[in-house]
Amino acid sequence: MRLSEGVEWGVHTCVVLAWLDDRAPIPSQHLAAAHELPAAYLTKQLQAMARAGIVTSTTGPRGGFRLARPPEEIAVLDVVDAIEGGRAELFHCTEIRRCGIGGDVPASCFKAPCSVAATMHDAEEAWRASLAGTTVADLAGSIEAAAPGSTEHAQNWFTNR
Amino acid sequence: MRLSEGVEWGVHTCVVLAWLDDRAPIPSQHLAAAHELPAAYLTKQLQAMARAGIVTSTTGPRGGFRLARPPEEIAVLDVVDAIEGGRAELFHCTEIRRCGIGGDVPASCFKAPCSVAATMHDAEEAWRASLAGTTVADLAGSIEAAAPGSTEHAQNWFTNR
DNA sequence: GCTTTCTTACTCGGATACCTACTGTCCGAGTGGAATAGG
DNA sequence: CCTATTCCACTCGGACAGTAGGTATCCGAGTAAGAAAGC
Repeated sequence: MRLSEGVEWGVHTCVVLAWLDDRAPIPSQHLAAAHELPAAYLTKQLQAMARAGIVTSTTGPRGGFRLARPPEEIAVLDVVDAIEGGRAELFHCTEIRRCGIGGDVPASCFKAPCSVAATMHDAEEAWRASLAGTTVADLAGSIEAAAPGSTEHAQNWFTNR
Repeated sequence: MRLSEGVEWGVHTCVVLAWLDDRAPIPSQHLAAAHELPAAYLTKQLQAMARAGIVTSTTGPRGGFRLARPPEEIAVLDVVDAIEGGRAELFHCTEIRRCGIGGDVPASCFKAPCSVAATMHDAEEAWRASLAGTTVADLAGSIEAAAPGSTEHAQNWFTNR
């Protein structure tokens, strides 16, 4: 079990779009070239993010993708949920506690949610809370801090296209 | 992306084994019947837990599985790691930051770990920490609290086999 | 009655198919811009 | 010179294969219990 590889692509792509700020839309072809990714497949992830309202798409010449809102308002969790399709659910309870040994037990015993599921759910919420605490703007800033000039370098890179 | 269904089976099975305490080994056939699961496939999960040192297996007549150590010392995280095979890794960084746009950037800029990977890693650690904070004994206790008599019921259920 | 041996049935363990979902690719619909022709 | 029209190249969008990992199953190797025979 592993997150889709598209999640990594989606986050990095959002960071690039954040660096480019208010520029004209960037075609998926260029965004893919920026990380040497298969363009057709990256488009699939961009479409998912468009449906989730993270990016907006423009068709026709000079078209492409841009961020739908300021990068400060885009959490990493949003990207994960968008690409994983709906609310990412690590654990799904199938209520096996009611089967077999639990078959002849009064239904009132199952009124409380399954403890196993609750434990997994709590952990999942901790995971989601952590991802919700970092925005695309945070990432763009920390990368710029670790490698000064990244923003300008990215802007130049896309200009020469 | 979802955790393997075997994780749910493994945790519930450990809870049952905790209820039975120090009994003779329980064959996988009976453990599967306890939750109406396919026996052959549950055996696969039990083998994984045996390799991880969570349960011990005994072959031959009157053989089966039992907990390898007290349920207070078995965290839910241990079961997850065992069944997912090795250390469960939700996110795997492929270092795409070095490709394309990052191709002609001095290597010193990549000395610090990738910020995206670090964010995902932090969230993953929060998830693992939460799972590490609950033991099989905790679960067995909370289920008994929600449905008093579960422990004794389980013991009787396995005795009539 | 006790010990030893043999049989036997029962258990795990790894090797083997199947199926879903992620990965990767392609071609068509739609659109905005630019060139062109007419006023 | 300005405007309206036509054409065209460029973009997204959804539909279509390939593949890896999770799901499910089976049969064989090993073992410990129990019966039986010998002492």
